[in-house]
Amino acid sequence: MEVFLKSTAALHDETRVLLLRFLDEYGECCVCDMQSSLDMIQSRLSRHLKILKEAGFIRVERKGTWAYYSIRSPLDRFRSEALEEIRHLSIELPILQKISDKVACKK
Amino acid sequence: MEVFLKSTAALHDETRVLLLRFLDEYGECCVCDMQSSLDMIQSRLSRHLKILKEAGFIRVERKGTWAYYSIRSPLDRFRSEALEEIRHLSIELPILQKISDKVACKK
DNA sequence: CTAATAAATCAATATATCTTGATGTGGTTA
DNA sequence: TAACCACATCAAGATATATTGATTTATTAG
Repeated sequence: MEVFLKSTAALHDETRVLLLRFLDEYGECCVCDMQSSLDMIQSRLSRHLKILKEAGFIRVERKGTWAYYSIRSPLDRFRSEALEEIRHLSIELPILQKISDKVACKK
Repeated sequence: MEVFLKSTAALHDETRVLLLRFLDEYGECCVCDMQSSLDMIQSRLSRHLKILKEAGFIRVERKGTWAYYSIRSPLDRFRSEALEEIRHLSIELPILQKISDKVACKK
């Protein structure tokens, strides 16, 4: 029950739905890229990424001081069906701003 | 987005998960039966049934002063996958108390 | 009509969740 | 080492959701 409620809690937030859609569309992304692309302050982003991670939707790989997030694979049936549902929502997806490619990432 | 969030909100509550499991197991049920079976006060039950109904999981059929609730059919893929997930949770399902069969239903 | 019953809704309070800005942590670089 | 940067976590206030008991609504029975 706890695990199920964690996954439904994760899905019940517009910000997290947008994050899932974003990662689904653009693939692996570091936090600072998402910050500038989604115009979201860092603490907020960090919180929601944690919730999505602990609910089993995304994974994180640390490379030095950067953290790269991506959709977990494989997803179980329920989670992948949720993602499929999210794909079909009419969400205004911001353009990916690849800040992390440049040397400085002063946010 | 709104519709999706409504369905995930409905799923993000232990009481409602239990109600879905209950209706899934026992089929169509009237409110007073659920009250005695689940030992839940009427206003609470009524609230959660409304949320589940408006999220597209269940339907209601009124017969006189009784209201009979049941799982909606067919469910779309996401909702039926959620239900499938709920079926596999280890939930202590109370025994169905068929109060409504008897003449009086004084609750 | 009046009384009684099943169910829905309301009002008040308690609990949970989200947002922001501040602070903490660990890795990198001068 | 010290300064800096990316990210995580914390604390406080705002918003949303759940629970309960009281009230309302709709239907049926006398």
